Amino acid sequence: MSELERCSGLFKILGDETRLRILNLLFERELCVCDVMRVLDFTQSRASRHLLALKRAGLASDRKEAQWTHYSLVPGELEAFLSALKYRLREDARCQEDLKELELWLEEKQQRQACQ
Amino acid sequence: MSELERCSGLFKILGDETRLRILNLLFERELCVCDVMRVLDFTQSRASRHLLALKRAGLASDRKEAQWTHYSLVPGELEAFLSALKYRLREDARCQEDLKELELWLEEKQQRQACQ
DNA sequence: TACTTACATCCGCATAAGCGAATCAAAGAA
DNA sequence: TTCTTTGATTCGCTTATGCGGATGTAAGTA
Repeated sequence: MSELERCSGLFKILGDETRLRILNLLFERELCVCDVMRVLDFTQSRASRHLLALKRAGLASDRKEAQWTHYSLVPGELEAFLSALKYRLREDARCQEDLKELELWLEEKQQRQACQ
Repeated sequence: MSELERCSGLFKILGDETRLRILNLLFERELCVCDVMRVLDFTQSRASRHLLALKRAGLASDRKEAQWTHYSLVPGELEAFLSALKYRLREDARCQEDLKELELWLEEKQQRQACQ
C-alpha cells in the first residue's frame, strides 16, 4: 500500500462523526461493543461496525474475553496527532455529553456487579 | 458549526487521493485550474471541482486574474499539521512523479511565453 | 466578428458508505 | 436444556461522493 493510500485511508476513517465520537470515548479507556452501544445510544450493528473499522485502520485493537470484545486505542506513531485530536474533540459539546454518559454508564455497570 | 463537524469535515476533504495529489502540488506553489489539469492529466471538471472543494474547506483561496483562477494554500492554524502531511506525501512515488511533471509543465509554459 | 482558452456548473451514472433489522454463533445463567 | 447476553456479519435500502461529458460565460486573440 502506498503512502498516498495510507494517508487517504486514515483520513477517510476519521472523516465520520460516528467514529470520532467513538474515538473520543476510547481516548478515556478500553470499552466493549455494548458499552459504546449504550453510551452513544447506537444500535448494536452500528457500534460493532465502526469499532471494527477503527481496528482495520490500525487505530484500535481488540481483546476477547468470554463473550465480550474489548477495544482499545493502539499506541503508535500517530500518538501526537491523535492527542491533538483528543483535545479538539474535548471542546465539542456533543463529545462532552458523551463523556458524561460514559461516566454514568460505568457507575451503573459497577453497581450492577456489586448487587450480584 | 460544531468542532465535531469541523473535524470530520476536514478529514473528509483529506480522505481522497485526488485531493491529496492536488495538495501535494499546492505545497510547491500557486496554480491555476489548467495547470493542475495538465500536470495530473485530469479532465477540466475534475480539476476545477476538487480545487473548489479545497477552497470551500478553507484550505485554499483563489485569486482571479483575467480568465485564470489561481489557487494557493491558505496559511492558518493547520500549518504544522499540513507541513507534516507535505513530507508524508513527498515519500509517495506517485506524488514524486507528480512534482516532476509539474516542473516539466512549468518549463514548457515559460518557453511558450518566451516565444510569443 | 469568429475562434480559442479558462473555468464553473449541471447532468446522469456508477460506486462507496452508512444505516437498521435480522440472523447466527458463542458463552454464560437459570 | 432453555433463555439471555454479546457481537460479527449479511441483507436491502438510502444517501453521499466521484466521474466524464456537455453547457454557458467571460476574457483574450485572429
